[in-house]
Amino acid sequence: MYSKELLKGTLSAIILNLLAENGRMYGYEISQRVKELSDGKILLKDGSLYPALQKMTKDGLLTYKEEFIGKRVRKYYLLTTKGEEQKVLYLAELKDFLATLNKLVFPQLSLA
Amino acid sequence: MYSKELLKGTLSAIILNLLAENGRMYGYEISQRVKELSDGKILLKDGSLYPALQKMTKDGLLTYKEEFIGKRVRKYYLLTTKGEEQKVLYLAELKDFLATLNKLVFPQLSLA
DNA sequence: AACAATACCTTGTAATTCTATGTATATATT
DNA sequence: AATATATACATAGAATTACAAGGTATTGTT
Repeated sequence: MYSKELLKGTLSAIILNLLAENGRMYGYEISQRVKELSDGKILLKDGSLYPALQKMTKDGLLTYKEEFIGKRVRKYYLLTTKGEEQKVLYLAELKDFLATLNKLVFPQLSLA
Repeated sequence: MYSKELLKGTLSAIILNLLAENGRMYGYEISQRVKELSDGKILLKDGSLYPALQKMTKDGLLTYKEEFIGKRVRKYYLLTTKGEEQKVLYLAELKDFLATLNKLVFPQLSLA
């Protein structure tokens, strides 16, 4: 597990990207997928994830549809048009930032 | 300029790395160097930098020596032994995190 | 029946960077 | 000489955001 501060600013980009790739996902599914894709190194807590999904919904980046699985309600989240646009912007910014950071901190690894 | 949250968790790694490479630096010099190395994309505000340097000093990672340049006092910061150890740990964690994040968000760019 | 896993939620906390503001000296420009 | 810009430090409070802790309820496993 990484220092939790490292994740800041990247969580929404991760969510946007997962939803863009998978069409629609529910919260628990997102947390499991992140855990799986990161080999257990990024463990999204539900205390982080659900408020983030709600905020992104409030900001117009996501919508959701509730479906009943037996008696249980699942919220499937998907990107809005605005969310798709933001995804492109966020990922571009993140990519640029990661490149800059690599250059700054690991100059010997960053090939021009 | 990047969304300010992105820098979180990386600032101390940047400072530790710069001091490790340059021996000793003063605050203003650090901010200018970061600006220069990042092509103006990371602009450390002094409201961020000086408190960070103070905290890292309090945590035993840095020490400083004051020198007078004319009438002006400069604080030259340098790594302590503990700071050198932390630098290795922080950079390893950061490198691992960046690799994980790349895999998660830019899978098509991350070659196994 | 008991437990773990699934699936959602809320409140308050902690950590960290930033904004705004302040002080003062040194250098460059007009 | 006066003014503006750059240098160099600092602090207080705001904003953001992931987390911890706690809660509810259903489903699957032993």
